[in-house]
Amino acid sequence: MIGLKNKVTIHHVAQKAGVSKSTVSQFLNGRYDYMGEETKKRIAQVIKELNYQPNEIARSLKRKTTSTIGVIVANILHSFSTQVIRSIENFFHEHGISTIICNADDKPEKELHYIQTLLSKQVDGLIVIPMVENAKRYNQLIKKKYPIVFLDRMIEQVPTESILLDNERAAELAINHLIESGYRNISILSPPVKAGITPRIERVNGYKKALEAHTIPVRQELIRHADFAKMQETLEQLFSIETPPDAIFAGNDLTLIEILTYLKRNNLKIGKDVGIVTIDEVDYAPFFKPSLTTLKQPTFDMGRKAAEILLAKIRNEPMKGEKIIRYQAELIVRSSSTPKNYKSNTIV
Amino acid sequence: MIGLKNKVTIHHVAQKAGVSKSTVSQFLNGRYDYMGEETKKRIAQVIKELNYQPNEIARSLKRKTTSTIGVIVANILHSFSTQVIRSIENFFHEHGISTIICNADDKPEKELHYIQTLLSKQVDGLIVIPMVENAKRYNQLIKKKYPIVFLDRMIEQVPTESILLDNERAAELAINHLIESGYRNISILSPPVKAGITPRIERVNGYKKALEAHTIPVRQELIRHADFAKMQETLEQLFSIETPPDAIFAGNDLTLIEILTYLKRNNLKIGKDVGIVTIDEVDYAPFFKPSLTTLKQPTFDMGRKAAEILLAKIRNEPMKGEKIIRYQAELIVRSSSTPKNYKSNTIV
DNA sequence: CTGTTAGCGCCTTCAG
DNA sequence: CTGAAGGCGCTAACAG
Repeated sequence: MIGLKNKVTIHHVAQKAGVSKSTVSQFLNGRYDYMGEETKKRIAQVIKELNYQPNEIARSLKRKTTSTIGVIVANILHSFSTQVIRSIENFFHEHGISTIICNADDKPEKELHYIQTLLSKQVDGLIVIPMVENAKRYNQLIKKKYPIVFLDRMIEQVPTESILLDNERAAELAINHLIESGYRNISILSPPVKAGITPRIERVNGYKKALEAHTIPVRQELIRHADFAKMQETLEQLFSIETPPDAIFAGNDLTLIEILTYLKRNNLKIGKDVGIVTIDEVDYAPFFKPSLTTLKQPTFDMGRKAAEILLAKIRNEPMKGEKIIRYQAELIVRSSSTPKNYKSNTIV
Repeated sequence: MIGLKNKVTIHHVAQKAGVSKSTVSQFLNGRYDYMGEETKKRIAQVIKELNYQPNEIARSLKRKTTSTIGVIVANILHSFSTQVIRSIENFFHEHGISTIICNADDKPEKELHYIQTLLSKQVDGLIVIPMVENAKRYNQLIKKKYPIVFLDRMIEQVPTESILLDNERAAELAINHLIESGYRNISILSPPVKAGITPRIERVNGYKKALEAHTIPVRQELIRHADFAKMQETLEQLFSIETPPDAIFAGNDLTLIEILTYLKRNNLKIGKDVGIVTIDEVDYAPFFKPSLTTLKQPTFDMGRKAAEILLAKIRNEPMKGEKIIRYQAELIVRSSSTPKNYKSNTIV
């Protein structure tokens, strides 16, 4: 449709420099093993004069490599996604590889669509926060040795490198901390636990394990999942039960927002009426009042690791080690989980 | 390097369907004006069987259009950037166009580098939050009729479509509101005002205008700019002057974080000791304590508008109307700017 | 209605 | 040390 006119190609450069196209090509690719100093200089000169830029598309067609990778996140609204994206983009940029970001919006069809377009664009590999619904497609690709790495979630039926948080351990950390701070009616709230959303499942497991380890009975009514649209309603219910929670473990940053909104609306004091621990370090955690206890995921490392592995796969390096790689969350204790019945009221 | 083996091309499809490549090509491009029903079906069938997917790279080379655009943001850490990106990606996705996101990290060289790679990748157009340093390069492109639209900032010397906030008016709104709430020593704090960063310059202008309109003297010592690394120090100084501020207008979300951190550290009460209004609606504004008065930018609309204009340019549609398009910010009054000396202490 | 032909811009043997 | 030739996968006239 458009296309810059005056597009200068390797042909023009060759002409003006008085050499053949292939010589220029060799120059461009640093293959001046036996090229004359003179020629080299002349070509460099002409390239500058003409402001010539190789057409990557043509190059890609020939080379069968685009120096571009794709990343598909389930939902870009999560801070986890944005952080991990930044880390990935960073890494690949250092390696001269571009990154195309896609947001599947939690919709399997949209995810599939992105897989297709990215492949048709011949991206060299894919990092994805995957949904089980597309397990079949992933397996096809993997069978063809197409480089893919999963992030944040794994799919049982799809045996590919997956970078995950040690979710169970993370939840245990959080719950143990709350128990030790004197909370006993601890609730866990998160978006729906559909099959295949690893973190949510594992976090509930960790939650149960921690309670059991402290011989605190697991009460189903304290384990809640809801779409964001129904979070307020769910919280309403949660606080209407006979023995309402005295602490909540928030499954992620968006859930936390819902909880904080609810608490404020109902004038419940954080860390006093209800203790809070959340997964995902949100930027306002330190100066919120009271400051928020969080489980910080090593998003930077996780993103980087995913990128490193993908690059290795693209380069066809042998994969050593486990396919499932786990990272530990770090508990950052702040005031929202202050010991219950803490004497002082200096909640900062 | 890699490249799926067994790559099935149009050639295979043609063979298996017993037609020629061009027939398949026509089929793919919906040019079946006179194609036999029979043939059509056969081709469709074979495509499915072979799981054939057109190679967009080859297609692009021929068509001279990649169905991909690039967006370069100055700094992706600003919520403005992420929001606007989402809006842009959304729009183009609806139009079957992919988006490559790049983060220039406030570094002109990095921005230039991205311009080059994106162009070499033959993207069909560019949306950018630009830096003056690259004005020359932008002008070269514009001269060649290459589609570019600017967002958030304009560059005087570069006459291209630019989508901006009405920054002056926005700042006036904020300052007027603070004045009407009884604040008199109003400070404005933002990152450095280097040449060419439109919003910061215009916001200071609006700030001054509002004060003058109320015949409140403009005090230079209340107008502060600093790198984030030096924000705390700057705030320190700001509050050490003879008549320290009783209100601060935060230039953006990251600045706000610095301010809130400082206030908490120094145990200053928001909305009581110091009123706060910030530009950029941060997600915690509503449930922060006290809730935060913000100027909400219509990021969704702005991003979409930029995308629409870019698409029009790509399609070579004539540009009508002004090159500079302004959007109004909306003042959302909450508690952080409660009238001074407000009797009740129910600051919510 | 379908096939032939001729590239898009670049890379890569293989001669010279 | 350099050039000619062929082809990556697809499109687009133009013939049949």
